[in-house]
Amino acid sequence: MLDKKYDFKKTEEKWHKYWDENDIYKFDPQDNRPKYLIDTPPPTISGPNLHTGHIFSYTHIDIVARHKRMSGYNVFFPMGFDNNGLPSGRYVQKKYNIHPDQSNRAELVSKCLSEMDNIIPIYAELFTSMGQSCNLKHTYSTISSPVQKISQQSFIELYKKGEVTRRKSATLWCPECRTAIASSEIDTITKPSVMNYIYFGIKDSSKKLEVATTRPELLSACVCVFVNPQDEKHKDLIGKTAISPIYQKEVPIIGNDEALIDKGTGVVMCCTFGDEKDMEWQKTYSLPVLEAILPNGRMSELAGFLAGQKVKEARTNIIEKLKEENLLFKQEEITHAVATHERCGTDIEILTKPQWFINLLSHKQEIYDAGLKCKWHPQTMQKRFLNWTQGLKWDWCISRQNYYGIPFPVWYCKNCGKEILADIKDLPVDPTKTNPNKTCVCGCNEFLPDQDVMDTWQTSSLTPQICMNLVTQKGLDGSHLPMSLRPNAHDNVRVWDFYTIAKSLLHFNKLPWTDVMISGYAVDEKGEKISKSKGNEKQSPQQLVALRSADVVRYWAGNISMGLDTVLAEEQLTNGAKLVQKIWNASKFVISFLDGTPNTKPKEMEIMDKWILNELVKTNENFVKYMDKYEIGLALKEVEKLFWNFCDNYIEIAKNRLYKPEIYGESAKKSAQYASKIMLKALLKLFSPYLPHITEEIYMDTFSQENNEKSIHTSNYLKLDKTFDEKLSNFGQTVSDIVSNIRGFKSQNNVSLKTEVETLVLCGYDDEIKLAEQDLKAVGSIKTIIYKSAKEKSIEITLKSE
RNA sequence: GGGAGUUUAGCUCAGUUGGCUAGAGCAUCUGCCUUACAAGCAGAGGGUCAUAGGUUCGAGUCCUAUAACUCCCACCA
Repeated sequence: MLDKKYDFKKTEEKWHKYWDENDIYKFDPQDNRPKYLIDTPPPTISGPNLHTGHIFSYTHIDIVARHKRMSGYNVFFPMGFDNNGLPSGRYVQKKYNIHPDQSNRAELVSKCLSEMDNIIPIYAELFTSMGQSCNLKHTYSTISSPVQKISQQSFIELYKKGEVTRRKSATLWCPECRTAIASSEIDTITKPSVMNYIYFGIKDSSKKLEVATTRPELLSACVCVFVNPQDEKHKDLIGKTAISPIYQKEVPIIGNDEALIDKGTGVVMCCTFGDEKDMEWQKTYSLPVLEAILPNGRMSELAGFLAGQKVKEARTNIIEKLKEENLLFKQEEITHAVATHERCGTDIEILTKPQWFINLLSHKQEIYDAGLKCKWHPQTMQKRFLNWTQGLKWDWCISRQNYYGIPFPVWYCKNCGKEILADIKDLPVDPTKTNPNKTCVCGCNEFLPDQDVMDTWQTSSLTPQICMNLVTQKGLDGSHLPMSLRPNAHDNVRVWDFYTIAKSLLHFNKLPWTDVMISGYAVDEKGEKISKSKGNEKQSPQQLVALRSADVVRYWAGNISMGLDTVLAEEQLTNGAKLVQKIWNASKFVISFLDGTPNTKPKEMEIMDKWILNELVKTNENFVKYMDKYEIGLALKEVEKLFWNFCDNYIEIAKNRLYKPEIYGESAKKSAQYASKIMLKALLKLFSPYLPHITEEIYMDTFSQENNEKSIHTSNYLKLDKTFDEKLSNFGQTVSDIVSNIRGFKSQNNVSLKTEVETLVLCGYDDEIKLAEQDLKAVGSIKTIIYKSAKEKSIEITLKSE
């Protein structure tokens, strides 16, 4: 028997312990049911705190996992932690006061690993308290040895395939972090700037050439000037030579359609490299490559008097100098878009340094096609992916000049410079700590280690292999691909999803997964993403769960439209709390009449009992339909609708037969007992992916003995062999409407609902309505029902006079 | 500039391949202690479905245009 009040604290803790001790959610690879494999996103470890966004999206995944488990799948729901990135490195560096330096890489890695012993329990505790059914006993961290091994192996195999190469080419560079970065790490920000109109000279002419530029500090790297061949004002200059101000360098004047006549002065100066357009032009015209900016963000010797100055400083100074020499004739304040590093906000420069690149541009079409083949939920997210893929302009630069991360398993021969790769059997290696166990083909025995580390996505893009390795120990293996599901938020479509698809194609020529589920953000009342840095979180997720219960928070997280942002509102949490309480109360009622319930369907069933079971069939159909589309919120609404219908209409009707078999008959009671039991069982199961604790509590208390089940969560949904009967459904609706009419009448007359109705006259109803006469009389406290034929339906109610 | 999304009741949002009088919860108002539940129950009011056209027997839903807000991409002369 259930207690009068539902104590969520006691109950939730009890089941967490039970689920853990009994390995309820264990994935058994030998189990031969169809597998459902989830490529869970490992949360980034940037400190010991989690935020509400975590529990929001991870609950979506858990709801899907639980649903698939109860639909007969063998569900693989792993968990990992991403600590192979700058945020983790910075956190540990700060905490242990380790100087960021190449030589401290190993120390930092080992501290990061040991720090996981402090942090994983905090994350695990929150996930556990939320009722997450992922495996928290056996997790991975992305900086750990097995993962380093997989990541380095991926690098070596792609190298062997010729898909990764080291080349000195233009690279997006953050002067602040002093590392190369990938285009996905760029934020384009609109900033105020100044357009400077300056004079170039023209060789063998006294005329001046007016050029507009926002980056005068790059003048020393100016390699040519473009004008439009259609430009009446300038076309005659094509083929002549311009002379740059201050530096007095001679550069060719070239005609190019892309130089727009009405933009700026119509004359473009091309430098190496002011922007991506400059890069393109450098390639097209084989222009010389000049380096005006050094990796430390300061000007090079090339810049002459500006050498050693920072870019912005240099800009100010060269403008002064141009003014002094009367070479600057106009300045205009403008706003323009600037590429900045998303992590530090620093303006990006384009430099030429040797870097490792994974080929993407040559595989653009394959990646695009893979994006088409994946099922995206919601569907519209596919366009984001395709849009990004189509606009791709860079190969993937995977080397980072950072001190923390997974090193490249590469040395360079001191003599001939040849790249020497580690043997796969020796992985993971840190080339700064060990030497290759071979000699170079040139006979040289001395090597220089590669000093860089790999981009964190080079590793994260391998999570389908990394998480399966927890079970199979097969390392970089693709035999389980495609997995079933990649869940993540929409910000990761062009990053993590993109790189994972690319990697999976390069290695295995397979899709990494068949379906992608994209969650929105948890946002505050103003619509802003809830995050630590914004400080708009009213309470920690731990506090939220302690205060409102895991089931209630899960209800909030599950009651969504997939892909849309959701406001964290008190009101939604209150609704969840009311639902939980109502489930408890309704269950208490049904369970109190369980004794003597027939095990099999009685031959004679009352029509309203048949009706509610028929409604269940419809709900079940819709539930599955929405779940198949990963619309967990719409599926939940279907269940809720049925549940309230069950409580407000069905129970009110059935309770009379349950309480008073001496009046309504024993078989009418049995019929109600059977129907309400099936309904409760089915509803608990349908609610259980969302509200795993209260449903487990009731189910285990009431139904588990029947089939000797260990948990509602390892049971299957009820199989309903019936098909939906629309006529029966309409009949029930008609009865509900009559009941509603009577209630309304009493309400308007300010009398209690139990007030007796002397006569109820039903005009124009089908004869069939008489089948429900007994239930109608009971629920409405009606003495006599009179049936009249009429063209239109109407109802007359006469209350009993005093 | 390109792409995507959103716009439905005071608020937060559902509304599937076009189909009965456009729904839910909250809020508001009225009534009711009814052998599960007063943190409850019953009932009522509240909408020109952003705007303007169009297709159709029929449009919240499809088409065209416009507006506002949000996101992604591009935009550094």
